[in-house]
Amino acid sequence: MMKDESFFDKVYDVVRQIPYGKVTSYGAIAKFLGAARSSRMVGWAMNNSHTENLSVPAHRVVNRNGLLTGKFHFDTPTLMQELLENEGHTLTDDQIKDFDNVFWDPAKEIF
DNA sequence: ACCATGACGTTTC
DNA sequence: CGAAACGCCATGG
Repeated sequence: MMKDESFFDKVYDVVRQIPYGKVTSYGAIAKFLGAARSSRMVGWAMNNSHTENLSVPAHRVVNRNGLLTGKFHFDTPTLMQELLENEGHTLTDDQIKDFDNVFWDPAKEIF
């Protein structure tokens, strides 16, 4: 707050465009924003997103391994997994199965 | 300007 | 294969 949330705003915008049944990684978003090494900022933006009253499908954003690293940041540690399973994903030990197949690259889909 | 934080990523041991 | 260290960079104090 008290700022335009420049970086965060971009992150939210990208995450909101993630189609149903698709997922992406923090690094991919960061790269799309022009800051490939700011992957941590993306995750941080997610953390801030749940603090704000924003509608950001953070459950569709996982780390580069397809692992639900941030599941503990949701209301419940199982919420993220259930949301993904609800979208047709298969979770294996907090990791998305066929991650490459459901991976959504903003740099490719968004022009 | 400096230090601390962080839902990552890569490399190294 | 698993854990730890380092790097990287934006935001807050």
